[in-house]
Amino acid sequence: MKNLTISEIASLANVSKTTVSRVLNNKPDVSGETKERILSIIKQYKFKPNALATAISKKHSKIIGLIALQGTEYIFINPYYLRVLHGITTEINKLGYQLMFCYAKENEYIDLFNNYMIEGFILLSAGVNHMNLLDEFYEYNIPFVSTTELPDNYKSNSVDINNYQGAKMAVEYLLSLGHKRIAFISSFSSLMANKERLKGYKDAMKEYGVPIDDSLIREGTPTFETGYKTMNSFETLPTAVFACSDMIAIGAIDAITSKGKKVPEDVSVVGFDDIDLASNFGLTTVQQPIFDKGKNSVKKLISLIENKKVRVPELPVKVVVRDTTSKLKESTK
Amino acid sequence: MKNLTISEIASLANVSKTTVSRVLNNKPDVSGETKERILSIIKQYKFKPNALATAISKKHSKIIGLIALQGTEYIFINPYYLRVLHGITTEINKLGYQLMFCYAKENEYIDLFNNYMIEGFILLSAGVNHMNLLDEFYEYNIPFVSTTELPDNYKSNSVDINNYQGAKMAVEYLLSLGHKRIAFISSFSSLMANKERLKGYKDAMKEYGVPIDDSLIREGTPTFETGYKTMNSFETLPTAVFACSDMIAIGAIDAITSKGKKVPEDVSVVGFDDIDLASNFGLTTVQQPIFDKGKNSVKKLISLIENKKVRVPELPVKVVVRDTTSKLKESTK
DNA sequence: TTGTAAGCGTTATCAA
DNA sequence: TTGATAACGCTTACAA
Repeated sequence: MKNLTISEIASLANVSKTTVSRVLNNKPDVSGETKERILSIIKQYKFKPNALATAISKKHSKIIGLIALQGTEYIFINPYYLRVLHGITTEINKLGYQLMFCYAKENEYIDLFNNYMIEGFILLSAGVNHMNLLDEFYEYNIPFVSTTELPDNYKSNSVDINNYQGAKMAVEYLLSLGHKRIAFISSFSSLMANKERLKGYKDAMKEYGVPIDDSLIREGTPTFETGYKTMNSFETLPTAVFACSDMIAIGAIDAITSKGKKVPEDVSVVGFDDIDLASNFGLTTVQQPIFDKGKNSVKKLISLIENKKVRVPELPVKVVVRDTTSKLKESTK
Repeated sequence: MKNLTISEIASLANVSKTTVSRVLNNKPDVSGETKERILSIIKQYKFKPNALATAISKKHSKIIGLIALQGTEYIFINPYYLRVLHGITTEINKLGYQLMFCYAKENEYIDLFNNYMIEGFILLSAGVNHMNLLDEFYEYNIPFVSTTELPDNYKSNSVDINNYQGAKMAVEYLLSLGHKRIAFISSFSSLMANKERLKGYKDAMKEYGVPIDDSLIREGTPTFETGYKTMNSFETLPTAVFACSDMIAIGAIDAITSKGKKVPEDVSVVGFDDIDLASNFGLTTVQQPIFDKGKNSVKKLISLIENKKVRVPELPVKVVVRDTTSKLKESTK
């Protein structure tokens, strides 16, 4: 049973397709009687208008593009992004839009925008190294929202937690446990979120009067490997680690224990994100509402697209204390 | 700078839009000279035809739909699926198609197919509980490919490894190490892949003359929790575990070690998939080429769509021995 | 080799 | 309240 067209519905109902279109779009000027008749036929034949035809006619497609910057090889490996994605798809579906995966080169996004009449983009992991792209989007008047903090001039185009605050709270917690040699392991340092977290780290250290040791500040990617290798690269282990990603933290823990040391007795470890594995492994971490972040990015983007003022509140962040942090041992003070 | 239309290009080149269309579609009957002229204008203005208009005109959209069956809450949590997805997006991009995330209710896929002129679907995690849907696809002549084994009548609609063989090899390996009390922990038992793996498990046991103990055969979801809880539910631990997912294996290991037992000294553990975490944790596992599975699903689907005979070979599977398996201790024989 | 005109399935304009 | 008719941006008969 093939899908009917609006014209076929029209002749079945003995009206013009204009009238059917009016009914489909809930226009006021249709008599109650004809409206009922048309609706019942639409229902009977399970008619749904062709969305692509509607798109070229109405000039918008209800398609939203998803862009994974920062190298899909890293994005497509981290459960964190899966969770974001889940939030995105859930909300998109709810609001009647569709999500198109734009896996393309940076110079092709604008073409995709035009060709497929994409209405706006959601950016995963946009960093300061992508500002040219954002400027281009801005210039072409292309709506976009980033799921991670952006520099000030694009602040309103992102949904994110307060990364500065999250990191500061975590490091303060470690400091309150007596730690002073606290390592900071960043994932992509080009992400504003990580820059803010580094600030939070430094400010917390300053507040506690602990001098900052640059050799304890490292960066890599949000992966197990980064955590593992970074920990192995220390000549003398720090007494605590604040990692910008749970995956890094898990890798760090593995490195520590395979050296014969114990977590948290010898080294305390704090992660960031609170992915499922974090609770599985009892990892102390900075929890952010990842799923809601995905949902909110859609809400914000669609409000930009439809020019509605929707208030998307900043999401909360908090430290979840589990089993990988403890007071500094007297002996190592 | 807005996107031009084919008519505008046509007048810039002093030809009809038909001729421009011919050039765009590489039709033969255009003189070399006009072709050059049109091409240079297309290039100059960076013109790309509107894909949606092309779609309704040509009757195909170059859009492929992605369907996550079996509950997105499980799909969107497992790095395995991310890796599949990565393969899918990579190949789709290469072949000039687009991927649309169809996050919808089961009865809405056909509508989406019609509305957005989707050309076919890639199914993640289709199980025997989805045969109605597949039958419907078949009936409506909707191309689809599953990234996991399907029952015999739809065998050719899937790209998968030989799950039976993979499981059999793994269990044979455990048996060769002297193990007899080998637990089998399945993820969704509705997946053909897992049914086949169970068969492989049973056949290997039979070959070694080891009686099958049904209390050692368990099922759950492809998650850490399933592994963790299942291991905790045994009154006396088995000496070896074969898990149908690395995530399950990792959860199982965590449960074992938190009981004060050691892996592999007390219990050997084998996983399935070989996700990144598996190598990170030194997990012995059944390796399948996940990324290639994603790629091949696209190849196969597009060959169905375009009616080309493309040979998509079965992917290889092998046991990767790492640090979570060892010979059965004499004491526990 | 090129162009005219109709067609794809919608919506929008304007008149009746 | 309704319906012709044009329009959206493209492809495709059919003619020239």
